[in-house]
Amino acid sequence: MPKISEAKRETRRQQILDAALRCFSRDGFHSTTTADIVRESGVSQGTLYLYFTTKDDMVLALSEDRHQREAMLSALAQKEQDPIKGLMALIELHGKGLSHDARLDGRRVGVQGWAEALRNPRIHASVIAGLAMVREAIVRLIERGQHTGQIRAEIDPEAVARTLVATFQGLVLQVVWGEAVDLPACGRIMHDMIGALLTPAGRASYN
Amino acid sequence: MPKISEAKRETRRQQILDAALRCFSRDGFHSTTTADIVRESGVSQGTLYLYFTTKDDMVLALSEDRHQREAMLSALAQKEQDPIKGLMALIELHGKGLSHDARLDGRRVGVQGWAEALRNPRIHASVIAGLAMVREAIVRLIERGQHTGQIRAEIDPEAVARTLVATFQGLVLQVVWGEAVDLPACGRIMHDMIGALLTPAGRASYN
DNA sequence: TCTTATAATGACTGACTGATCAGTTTTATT
DNA sequence: AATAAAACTGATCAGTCAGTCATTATAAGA
Repeated sequence: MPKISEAKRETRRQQILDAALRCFSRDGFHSTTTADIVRESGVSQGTLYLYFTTKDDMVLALSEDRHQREAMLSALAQKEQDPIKGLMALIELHGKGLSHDARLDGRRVGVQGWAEALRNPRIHASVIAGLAMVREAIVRLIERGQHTGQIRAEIDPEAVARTLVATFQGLVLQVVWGEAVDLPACGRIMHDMIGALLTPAGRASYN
Repeated sequence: MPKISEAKRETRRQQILDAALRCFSRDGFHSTTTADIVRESGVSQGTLYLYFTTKDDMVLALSEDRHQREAMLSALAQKEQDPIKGLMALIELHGKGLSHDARLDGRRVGVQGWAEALRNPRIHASVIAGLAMVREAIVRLIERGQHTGQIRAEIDPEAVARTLVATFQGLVLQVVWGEAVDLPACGRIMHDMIGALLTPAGRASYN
């Protein structure tokens, strides 16, 4: 039975997804035709639909890939013993990821997805899940910090998490628009700002 | 000559734009057909093109409207004598604007515009101009605060402005996605965080 | 009332698109 | 080498859309 190997199948799938990513990044989701993806990937029109049941599925697959990568960042930050250091690491890692030019295509498609999430329930679910993951990672760090007495007890962890995630998201927007964002400087500001949430003991430990 | 009055013409234009806003908010820019706008506005297919040369022009017009409204917010914040109070007012005003359900349609279309800005130069220019306006308003406030000795001199005003704008943008995203964002709580966090940028003198004056 | 310049209409079109499927090629096994 | 099951192809289709234009309606001045 000439079923191609799982590896071969995965390669084909990636070949299509890579092409789709480039197309979506360049032309946007709606202005990318399946013919474009055919041209860019080198596979035929029909093959597209052997690997994805619809064009939407391709964006969704790209979205999942992205969230998997973000999950790694969050897990990495959790590893840090000191929760404050973990928070700082998260900021650092996100900044690093954003300055990396090679990942810009993915970011651009990500932003397309943010808009698409407004009307496509499956993409909405995917975006919200990714958001929740990062948010919960931050909440855990904050709560740990409150437990150790490094972070002020009256701080609302949920609100901090939402605010920090919002900042990350906004910076992504500005970067993909080609703005000259001084990411290290913004990182320092966020660093300073988080200082405001700490107890005197917490401040002593992280400076 | 039955040239209609300027007022009548403006009314018609708004009638079309209002309909377009509802359609774009509901279905997204690309999935909204001119037929949809015709149905929603009550004018004919042809009339659309007497007021706008292309569908893109309608988004652009909506974008301009939005920025005009945001310019008012920024101007309002500048009026404040104390620059720290001005900053806080800006946060407050943006939070208020976001909680207002009536403006949600506009926000949703705004997010569509953020994605569209990636590939449409005119929308890009419009978005960047709106961004720059708010950013510069914040920079001015920070610089005034540094001048009065309320804000630490070593703070980079540009970086603060970018970071704050980013946070606003991210909160917009989360709100339009229907997330249960506790905006007052987030406002308090931002309030606290800005405290980290102040001199002891500055902190004394704003609490 | 009549004229005329402009506003409004809506049926129409040509270009394009996502998806399909009958036929062809490839590949592992016998 | 023969076989058959699965992978792949690309021409094709049914449907859709932004924008046009010949025609009709309207309003203001003569």
